[in-house]
Amino acid sequence: MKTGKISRREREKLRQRQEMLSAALLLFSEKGYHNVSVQEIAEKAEFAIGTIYKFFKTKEDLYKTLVLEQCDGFDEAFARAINATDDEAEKLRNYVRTKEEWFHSHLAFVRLFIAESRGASFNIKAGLDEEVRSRYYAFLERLAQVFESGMKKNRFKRIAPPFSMAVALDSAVNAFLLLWLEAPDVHPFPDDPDILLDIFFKGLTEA
Amino acid sequence: MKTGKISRREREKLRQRQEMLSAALLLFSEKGYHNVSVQEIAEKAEFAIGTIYKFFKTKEDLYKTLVLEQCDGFDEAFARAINATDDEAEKLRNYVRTKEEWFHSHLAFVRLFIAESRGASFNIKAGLDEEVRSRYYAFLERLAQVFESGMKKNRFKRIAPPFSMAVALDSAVNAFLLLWLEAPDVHPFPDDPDILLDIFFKGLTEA
Amino acid sequence: MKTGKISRREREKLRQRQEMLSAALLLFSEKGYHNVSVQEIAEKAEFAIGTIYKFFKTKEDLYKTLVLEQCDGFDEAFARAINATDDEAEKLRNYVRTKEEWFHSHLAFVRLFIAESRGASFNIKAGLDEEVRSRYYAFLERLAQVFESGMKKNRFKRIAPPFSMAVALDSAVNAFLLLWLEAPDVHPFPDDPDILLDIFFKGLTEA
Amino acid sequence: MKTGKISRREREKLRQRQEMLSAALLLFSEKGYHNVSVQEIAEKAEFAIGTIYKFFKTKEDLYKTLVLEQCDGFDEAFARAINATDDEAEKLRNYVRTKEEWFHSHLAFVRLFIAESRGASFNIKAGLDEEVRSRYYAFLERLAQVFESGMKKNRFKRIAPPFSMAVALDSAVNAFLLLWLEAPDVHPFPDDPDILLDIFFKGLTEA
DNA sequence: GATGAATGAGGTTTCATTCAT
DNA sequence: AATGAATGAAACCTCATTCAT
Repeated sequence: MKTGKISRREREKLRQRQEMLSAALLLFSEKGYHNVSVQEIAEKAEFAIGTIYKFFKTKEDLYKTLVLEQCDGFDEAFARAINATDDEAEKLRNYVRTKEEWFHSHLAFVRLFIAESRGASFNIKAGLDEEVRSRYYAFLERLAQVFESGMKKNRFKRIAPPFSMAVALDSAVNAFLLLWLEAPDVHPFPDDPDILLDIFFKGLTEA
Repeated sequence: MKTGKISRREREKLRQRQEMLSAALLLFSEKGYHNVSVQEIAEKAEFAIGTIYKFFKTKEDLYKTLVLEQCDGFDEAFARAINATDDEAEKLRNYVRTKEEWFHSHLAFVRLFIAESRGASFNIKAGLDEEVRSRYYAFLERLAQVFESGMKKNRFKRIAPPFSMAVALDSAVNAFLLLWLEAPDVHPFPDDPDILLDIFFKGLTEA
Repeated sequence: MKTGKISRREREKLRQRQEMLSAALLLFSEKGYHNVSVQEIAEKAEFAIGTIYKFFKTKEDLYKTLVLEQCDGFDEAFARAINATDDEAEKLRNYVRTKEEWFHSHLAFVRLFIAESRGASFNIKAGLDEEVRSRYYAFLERLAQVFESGMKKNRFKRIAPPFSMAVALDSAVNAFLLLWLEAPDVHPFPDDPDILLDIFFKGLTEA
Repeated sequence: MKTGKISRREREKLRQRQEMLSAALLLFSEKGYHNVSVQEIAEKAEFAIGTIYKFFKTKEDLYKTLVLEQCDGFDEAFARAINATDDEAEKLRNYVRTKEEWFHSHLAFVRLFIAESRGASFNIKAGLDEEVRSRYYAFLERLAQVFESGMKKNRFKRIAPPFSMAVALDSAVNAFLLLWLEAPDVHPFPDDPDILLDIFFKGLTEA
């Protein structure tokens, strides 16, 4: 059957593509974009250089594809986490748990993502920066809406604008995950998301 | 007088060194480490390439020196902010103000610092990473001590370990400063540090 | 019938071959040998690369075949022009007319031919050069014989060796055709071949 | 003296530049632009690749510089030839002699020039083409003025427009020189320019 | 027989570093 | 002491050709 054949070929293509992206991800996350040569990626992925260039127009294109595909994955996971419940506090707990799980299972990418979303982006030329940044803002907005919704229902106090709360929470979660990433033993990530959320839920001073 | 002559020479040397570092900082912050050539730095600093190499062993050495010197500057400013008062809440306010001022007056460096302290450090080879990271931990520890001290005096509630509070606060401050950096009009940094600190001082849920 | 089948197949083959050569001619004449990839030719001719290589051993082989086939075409047209009459002056007029017509109808090839016959042949590796060059000499000899014959019959003065006359005439005709090719409006090719031939027929100085 | 030093250095630079251009000219004329690598040029000129690129921005830049410098040389020689006398016939003789001498002493370049001025220019990207072509037209115009002037003084018959005469003469001279270039023994270039000019001076048919 | 995915040598160009002046 | 010309390794990318399907 013809469709079968085509499908097999296309599956094979996809597999190859994934192998290239995986090899690249590992290398990029270990050494950084500029310290990895396409030659190296080709060797790790066990393809010839030319084959890499059949799949990706330039080294930059390969990199961008890599980053954006991983972003897609995170966005999906986040959406599932947020939509799994109607309770805002629970949404936030899900978000913390999801982010943690995602970090654990995408360690290699996390370093790249942090670099990208955090201003190290001048490493790569403009295009990606813009795209990743705008995706990150979109993510923050969605997180802010959880706060907004909770405030509207008077489940949360309106101690700061929802967007600010989202920024503060996400940056803190990132920071804790990075600490854990760097020294899992010294800085274990709390099993119970509330331990982290309490920093925001419970006031430091106000009785 | 001999010492005078030597001293003048050394002062002159220091001035040259600073000019090289300044030129490098501007270029690195604009284009990133890998997109700046030593040639370019030499031209901007108005020295010959060879002269640059008299002061710094390699391009990397120049970069590391640059980063660590700026870190020194920040550490000093932070120490002054913390020591200016005995009141822990006021110490935190001073810290926020100082960090903001420092961001504003060291914009060029901030991008590099963020990149370095946030995991983008793989851009440069190992050494610096380690050093900057350990300085950052030292800084976090000092910030944590402010929380610790406040908790001991019962001025702060013990909602989370002091170190965690420091991590959460600093990452949030960084995040807000970055937002401001990227879009000053959309995300102005609050004049009053309390507006930001309230996120931590006042609880979101607990009455 | 077997021969029929084979013949049909062979006709089909020839057609495919022509399509490849046509596509290649267009591309080569537009962009030059080195700026056209076999991939491109295959796409334009709507064949797979492998099929191209079934017909031609290398890219160079394809190119040479292309050039020599077009040369054949010109040689035939030239022979017809020369043999159409016994009058030497008329033979020359026919040659001019034929060359003009051939230029017009083989524009794409003309640029290649000019390049080849004029010393640009180092663009391609040795072999072709030799072949085209010797064909060109053969052509010049045939043209020279027209002069020779005309001189023998005292229809032409013997102002220069017949071969020299042939060289001068053909190079001038080429030059005018090139001028026309580059700027048809500024340098129209004369409708009447005598206008051009007069340069050779009528002396510039001798009363 | 300072100027002396600078002058020496600059002389040295010029010498190096000339060596690069000479090496490139030889290689290009032997193998064609596309069959010569910058590596090869560097080796022949006995410089490192990087040094070549200090003098010329790209391979193409090197090529264009090479061609245009040689054109300058020819233009000067031609101007001298034309201005050396007031007699139009003598001007033409001088032109033929000069062109011959120039061919002999610039053999390597001649092949490139012919290629460039004759339509093989698609080998190199647009820019040079245009420039060389327009210089060639300028040259033809100057040659045409010799005919024009001779016709005005009734030293020449007006058998064709001056520009056409210039085109015919120059292309014929080129053709003869090329013949000589390809096979000096079979096609010696006439010592006396009149032998060639007679083709144009004396009519083939008109008594 | 036809296909086109895969190959990898080889092209151009950059740039950190050295060292003779 | 200061210079900056010279170096050449190594980067990215293309494309003629092969060969398994």
